[in-house]
Amino acid sequence: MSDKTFDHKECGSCPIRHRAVCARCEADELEELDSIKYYRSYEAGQPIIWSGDRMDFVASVVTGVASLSQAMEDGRTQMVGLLLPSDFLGRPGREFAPYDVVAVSNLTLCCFRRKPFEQMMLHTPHVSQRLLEMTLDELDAAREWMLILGRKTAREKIASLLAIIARREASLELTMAGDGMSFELPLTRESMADYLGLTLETVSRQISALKREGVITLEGKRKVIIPDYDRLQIETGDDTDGGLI
Amino acid sequence: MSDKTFDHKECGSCPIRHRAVCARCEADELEELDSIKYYRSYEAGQPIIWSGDRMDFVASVVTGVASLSQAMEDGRTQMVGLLLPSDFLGRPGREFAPYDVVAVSNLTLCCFRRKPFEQMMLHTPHVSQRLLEMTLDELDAAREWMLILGRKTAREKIASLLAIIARREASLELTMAGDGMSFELPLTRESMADYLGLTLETVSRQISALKREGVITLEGKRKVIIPDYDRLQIETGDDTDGGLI
DNA sequence: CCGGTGCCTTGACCCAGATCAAGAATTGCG
DNA sequence: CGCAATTCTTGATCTGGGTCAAGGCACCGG
Repeated sequence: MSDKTFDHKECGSCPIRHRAVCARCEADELEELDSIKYYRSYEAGQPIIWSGDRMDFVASVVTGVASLSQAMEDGRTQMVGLLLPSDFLGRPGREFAPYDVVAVSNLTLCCFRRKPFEQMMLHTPHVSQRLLEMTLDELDAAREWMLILGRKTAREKIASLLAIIARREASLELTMAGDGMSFELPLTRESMADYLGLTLETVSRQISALKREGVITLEGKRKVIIPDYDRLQIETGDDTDGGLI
Repeated sequence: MSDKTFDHKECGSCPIRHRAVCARCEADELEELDSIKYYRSYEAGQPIIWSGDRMDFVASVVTGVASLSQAMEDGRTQMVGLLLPSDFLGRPGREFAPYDVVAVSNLTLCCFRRKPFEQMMLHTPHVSQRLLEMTLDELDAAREWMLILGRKTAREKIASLLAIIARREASLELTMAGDGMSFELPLTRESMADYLGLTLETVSRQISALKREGVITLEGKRKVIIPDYDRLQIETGDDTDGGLI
């Protein structure tokens, strides 16, 4: 999404300082992390890791979006994770990657060498506590996603995805005016299909339908405007309470 | 599955002592846990918690099977977690349950009062380290499940579920002879359908088809015999490597 | 200016799995 | 023992979304 390079490579000015795995670290702990960290950038569409590759690092997403996905031999693909800024990539103690990781947009990672990071986890509860919290959140997200995959119709799936992205945008940037929030879709039709367990044709048809019926408005192919969030929420099939945040 | 009551209520003789959240605890830590724990039993089919209920405890499954599921207002239901012995129920720091929890078979929980458990986590890294490990494993399982829900055919879904259960049985009890493993299905056709995002009719038909073709054998409706695990594995659509454990 | 390449849309047709419906098998209880 | 109540199986039919195919649109490099 944002192409602006992140060049202030010290934690103090890091945009994800207070949400990432290092959120709870004190100055001395940050210093220790600093000594094992390095940055890497990827362009939109580039692969980061293939399933089965050795992984000698773990990382935080600083800017951009990455996807985790699983592929079957015959080519069927299911996205199983979407990593946004501050999300964590990799698993301490794991040597080989179980998923394909791809940069969906231009991406910057803050990487930590795995071995020293694992060492640090043993004596730095602030890191492992925060990682536990983040992992529990991801598990909740995965479970919400399972309901979408297993039981929702194509239309509900699309509406759910748009609502999820809209909510995240709203919680980060404050693009949200009382009426009408809008955002740039970070995903292609094909990635949305992989996310939702659909084909790209079905994604396209359902987006057209939602547009035709005025649930959303498009500006170009990627910019989405939600004139009435509650209306969209109804289309997701979820409880109507809204449940903000 | 097993109805035998668990009556030796001290950790030393606990059947899940070395796999549960307390696996890494020392004697003194066990003692602390002991002071905040109590057992509860449920009969097969009984609800344990409804989504939205206040939860004043977290727990380990000692014996039996429980399910986590999400329901939509119109009745569609998706199972999002299956808790087996040693699995952990609840989330430290969370006051209200986000899922319905049901005892699938007769069930015994080792419950910990939530507040003191949270306190303990702050100064007992052994507990939080183990919980992190378990949560990461659950996240991996959820992601494997997402591939099943999003991209597999009904037949592949059934084969995958049977393979998952067979593998777990094999890793616990050693019912596995070189040729032919067998187990009692802990789930009804309807629960399997909720697990896999299918209808119970489709589950029944696909099980019949696998039986007709000799991939599995049934003894009654619940006892399943797998004469050739590799054959079953092929039907799952996954890589043929097998990947034991 | 033109052809190429991604990405997206739309139409026509088809099929896996849902839905509707009717029993069969098993269990439990008065 | 008979008669519910569950749970499961099987058949007939319908349909949402997949598949196949044909363009449209925007951007790029030559």
